[in-house]
Amino acid sequence: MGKSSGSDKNGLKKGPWTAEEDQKLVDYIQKHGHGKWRTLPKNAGLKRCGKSCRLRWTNYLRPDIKRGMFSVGEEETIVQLHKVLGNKWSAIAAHLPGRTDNEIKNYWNTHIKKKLLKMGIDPVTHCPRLDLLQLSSFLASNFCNSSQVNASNCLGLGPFLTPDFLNFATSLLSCQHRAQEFSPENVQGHLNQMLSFQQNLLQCPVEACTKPASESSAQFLSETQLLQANLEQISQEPSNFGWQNSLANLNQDGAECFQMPNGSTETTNYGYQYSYSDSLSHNQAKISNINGGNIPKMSFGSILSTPSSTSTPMNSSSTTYVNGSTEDERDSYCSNALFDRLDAIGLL
DNA sequence: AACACCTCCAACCGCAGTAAT
DNA sequence: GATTACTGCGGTTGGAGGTGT
Repeated sequence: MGKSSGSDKNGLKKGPWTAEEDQKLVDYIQKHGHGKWRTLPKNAGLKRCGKSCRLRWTNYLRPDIKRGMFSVGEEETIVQLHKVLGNKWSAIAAHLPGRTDNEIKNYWNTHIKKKLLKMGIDPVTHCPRLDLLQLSSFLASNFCNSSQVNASNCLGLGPFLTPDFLNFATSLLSCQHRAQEFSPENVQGHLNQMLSFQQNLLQCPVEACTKPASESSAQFLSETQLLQANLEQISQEPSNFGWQNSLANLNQDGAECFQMPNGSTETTNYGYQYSYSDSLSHNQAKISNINGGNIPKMSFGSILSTPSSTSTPMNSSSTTYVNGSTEDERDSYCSNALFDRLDAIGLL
């Protein structure tokens, strides 16, 4: 596993460590202690660079390392700390005895991030995913002149592009880039705008749209309602955006289930009140009234993309996409399809 | 069975901060 | 103060093993 084995230009070995190398390193450190990593490998009889030895020791051979699956408690702690600290893996690891920053980082990227996405939570901002609103904002910015309104209507989006909505979307986008300023006070303002926007949605003649547009309208509405649900939750729990929320406020209600390796089922929603699946099914019941019961089967997660996840409250470094393409491509497929449609009708 | 694709994670890389000279 | 060495950190890579066809 890991990087390719072999040697570098200095004759130092790279790649996976053998049991023999591990033993040499452990024996040496037990006798002489660690530190002076540059000279350590030579003294220990290892053909490795000091950096490689240090990493092997701190991430794998250290006696206080806790191996094995993360517990639900650890997982929730990671989520809560990440909400506050961002990708400060070493800082997060400091709160989890026996876990390394590398291990936590990997676990975040391979497990937790996916769960949050599934719940409709942006894993970078820890806010409800707003990328569809970004798309809408984009559409609005391209449909400002009257000659393009008809094209907008063809997509079933025209009725949504009201002044209220545009104002709301702009505000939310602004908040998304300033997550720490997402206070309960301004959330309430956005909520009011959302309610106004929803009234427009409910009054819009969905049946006048073409079939695909009608489907996207209903999907769009369900997502809007989910956003509203999450915003309500945020406004009711002001501590969600503060450090004081970190560990003390972990709660277990309204949980999303997942299977543990030992077969038992444990539950967590990382302290978020709404799971995506619950909200969607709830909202779909409402939407069926205006869409003739034809609820699109696509999931919320699948229609939204996440590359818009720009910065964390404390860390603006770029997002890591561990698996390169698969999950992200799936997530962005529907948005891409919409962009393709825009492109096809000459709006891009 | 064979192949292709996907997931996971150990290990690497480059940069930044700090200490020593 | 400048330079060098050391250490720590976050992002990224790529191969082993798993899964699907």
